Amino acid sequence: MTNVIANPDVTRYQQPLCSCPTAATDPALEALVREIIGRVADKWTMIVLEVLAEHGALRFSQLGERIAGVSQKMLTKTLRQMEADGLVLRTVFPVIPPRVEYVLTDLGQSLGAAFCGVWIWAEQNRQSIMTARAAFRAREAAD
Amino acid sequence: MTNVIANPDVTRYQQPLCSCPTAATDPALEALVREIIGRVADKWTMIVLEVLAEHGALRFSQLGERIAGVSQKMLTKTLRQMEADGLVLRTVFPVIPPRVEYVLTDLGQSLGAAFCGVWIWAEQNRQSIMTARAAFRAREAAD
DNA sequence: CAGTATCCAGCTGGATACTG
DNA sequence: CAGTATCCAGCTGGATACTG
Repeated sequence: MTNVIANPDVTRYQQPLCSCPTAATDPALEALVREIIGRVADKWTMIVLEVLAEHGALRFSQLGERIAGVSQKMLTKTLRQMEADGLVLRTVFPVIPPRVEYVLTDLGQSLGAAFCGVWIWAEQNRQSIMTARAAFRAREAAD
Repeated sequence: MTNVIANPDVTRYQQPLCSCPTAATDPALEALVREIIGRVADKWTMIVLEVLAEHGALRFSQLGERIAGVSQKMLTKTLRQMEADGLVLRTVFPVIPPRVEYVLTDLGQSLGAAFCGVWIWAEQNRQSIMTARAAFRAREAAD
């Protein structure tokens, strides 16, 4: 636990998070946007987005091979939800054995582009985060 | 369940997700970045980021008031993790009753800016998602 | 091959009570 | 005020077995 002794002069005021005109004004929209982000920012969704953006159309099993650690159940679930949200197109080929392909829709590709900023941020600030974590652990250890 | 009859001509190939040079090349870095995004894309973290970006320094209870639905436990947990990752500065004033203030660090502010793209995407494509969901439910109902 | 179905261990997070 | 501690219901997601 940190016990920083205070500097009472801290009265910084920041700018709004970003130029999203309606965000702050309409709480209903805000809630909806949060919900969308919550669903879409999910671990596997992000990775599927990434893999499909890189490889174009892929079969179910090809996706499974490229996404280390995903279970069949979670891959199915993630793809189904992405399909429902209009992020991927699921194409069933009527052959035996079955062949199912997944591609990003335009919407899915645009989401990938939108996440780009977060990706770049994580990459660029990785070191700062590691340093901050080490400092926090040190403070904790010192009580 | 969808049973789209296939068009075998679908052989689209996309561009890489974004201009993140190292992302695709270094799997270790990729895993790390994913982990960071996973932690940071969490529901409450995003909202705290937003509220602090808008209001500057806030006390624990003020944050609680502005974040509808958050429990004391989750607010504490989220703030502690954000502090550990270097996203917020926690300042304890040595007075009775205690007074604790939270401000975004520069790192926290930059993350807010990075998430801006996702926020704008969600806002702009809200309607497309709703439409896609309705269409999916209709396909499901039709079997 | 591309799933579905079932079981279940473990994490998540709310509710409640308590405290320096 | 700003937490911590405890309990516990419910969701999450892995493992395994099965199927058109």
